Amino acid sequence: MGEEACNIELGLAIGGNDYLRPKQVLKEVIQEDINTIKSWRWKPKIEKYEDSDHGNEKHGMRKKLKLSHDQLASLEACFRAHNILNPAQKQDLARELHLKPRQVEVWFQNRRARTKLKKAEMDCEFLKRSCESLNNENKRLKREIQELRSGKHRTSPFFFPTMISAVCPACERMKKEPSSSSSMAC
DNA sequence: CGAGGGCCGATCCTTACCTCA
DNA sequence: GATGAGGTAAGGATCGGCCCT
Repeated sequence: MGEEACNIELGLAIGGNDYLRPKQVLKEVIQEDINTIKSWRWKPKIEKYEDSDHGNEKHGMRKKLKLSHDQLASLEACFRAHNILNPAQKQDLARELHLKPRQVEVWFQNRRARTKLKKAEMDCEFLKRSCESLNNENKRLKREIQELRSGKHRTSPFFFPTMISAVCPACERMKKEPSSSSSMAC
């Protein structure tokens, strides 16, 4: 990691307000003399730990990579083409993006998982709306039945007694054959 | 049948951003 | 208005289990 990245992490050389000074870094340096702080160079935590693909880093600081815009664009494009990579594709993509194959693999795993989650959320939302709409329709039809039964619409040109007898009094559903056994529940 | 590798779901953890006092 | 604490979302990384070869 270069000096620029270090400065960005510290919040020292900021062009805009894209980055904030991390609290933990601030805590570490708060006791320092201001001159020391100015000359201090942030040592990336990543470099303090063994570079391992699968190592358990629970007892150390877990490194977190921030993928660049270009890397993300390539990964996205590749994901759209095929959301599961074969080993050769993984190797090629990793080499092209200067990432480890494991990182590419993890990115695809997370991408698949989060795509699936997103889809599930959208499906859920759609079903909720459908359910809500059906409930409203159900209420409306029940009201209509009630009104028809109470005779409110006897003067209406849309009133047909056979329609009432076609509705089961028990479950309030339309009977399959309204003409036969009209007084019985289905 | 056991080993190895890949995928998935759950979870951890860092980072960036937002809100509020 | 500036600042710091706390909350939250996003997303990279890890773990354990399952399945397949």
